[in-house]
Amino acid sequence: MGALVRGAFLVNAVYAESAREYGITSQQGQLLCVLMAQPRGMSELGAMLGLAKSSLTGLVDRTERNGLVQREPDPQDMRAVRVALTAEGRGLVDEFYAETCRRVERLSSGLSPAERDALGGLLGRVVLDNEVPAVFLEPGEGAAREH
Amino acid sequence: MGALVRGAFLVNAVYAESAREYGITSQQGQLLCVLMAQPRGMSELGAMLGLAKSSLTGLVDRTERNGLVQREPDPQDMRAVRVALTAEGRGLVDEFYAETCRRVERLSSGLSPAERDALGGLLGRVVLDNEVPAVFLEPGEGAAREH
DNA sequence: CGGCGTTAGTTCGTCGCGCGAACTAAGAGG
DNA sequence: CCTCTTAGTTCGCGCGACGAACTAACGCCG
Repeated sequence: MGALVRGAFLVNAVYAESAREYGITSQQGQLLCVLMAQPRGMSELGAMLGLAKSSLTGLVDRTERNGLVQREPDPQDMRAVRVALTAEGRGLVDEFYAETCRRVERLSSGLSPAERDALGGLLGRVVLDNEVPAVFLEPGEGAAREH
Repeated sequence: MGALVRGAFLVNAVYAESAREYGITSQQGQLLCVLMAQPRGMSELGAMLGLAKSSLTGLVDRTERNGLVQREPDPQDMRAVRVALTAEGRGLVDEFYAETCRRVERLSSGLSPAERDALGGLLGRVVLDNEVPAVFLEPGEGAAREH
């Protein structure tokens, strides 16, 4: 039990520190990671990140102010907005994502490849079993299954 | 990799939700958990939780306002303070801790006992391997944290 | 003893984050 | 049309984290 909780805090600390070094907060990091695949509407982002829409406005505001994302009008719906990475945001998130993966991977460097596979498999099942409520995608999303 | 990060977010979400239901924030929950074993000084808490001392003042202020901890003068050192659980705080943290463990345990209910042991063992080793910097205790004991 | 650097905590101002409630504006549907 | 719903924003609140500046007690060295 303790190991699960402690592991969570450990990974979180690594994630947060990595973000800090790239000049963003971990929330902004998550936003950028979600946008890696494609632009999204505000409501959609709120659902994916588990945030109220009013929280989203502020998060996107700050990230936009940093030049990493931009709001684009949705041609299909005049009141909707598509949030997309800027060129700068794309460059940053690519690096941030890779670097964070590297660091998390490094956490398990004390394990043999077989052990690492076992850990990934078990954890993957735990995540899948509990993904019932809100799917909250992290760095990858698509990179979920295997590598 | 993804599994590690997603697992971390999952456990975190469970922890935060449990805290919320007990009327505290997850930071206050961590503070209370650290104080379960014994009272601590402010600086000591700062080191354990990885917070600047000015952050600690506020956190203890708010938790004290909620009646869960209290500042006691340190008989040995007139400028120091010992932060201790109140009776109310003790009751709450005992329940919060048990309930949170229960919930985290429930996350792995899809695993066989043997698999759960394996997961715990692997994760335990990962945590131990990375406990280099500051130990910051969670519900139970220690976890790691950077810088 | 007296002076002085160290350590423990607090205060202050700033920023990020998350929320609900109230609001505007644009689709959708009878 | 007129209404209902949906998409987002605004506003005000409180929590959380930080660094810089400050106060007060400690301790040491001469």
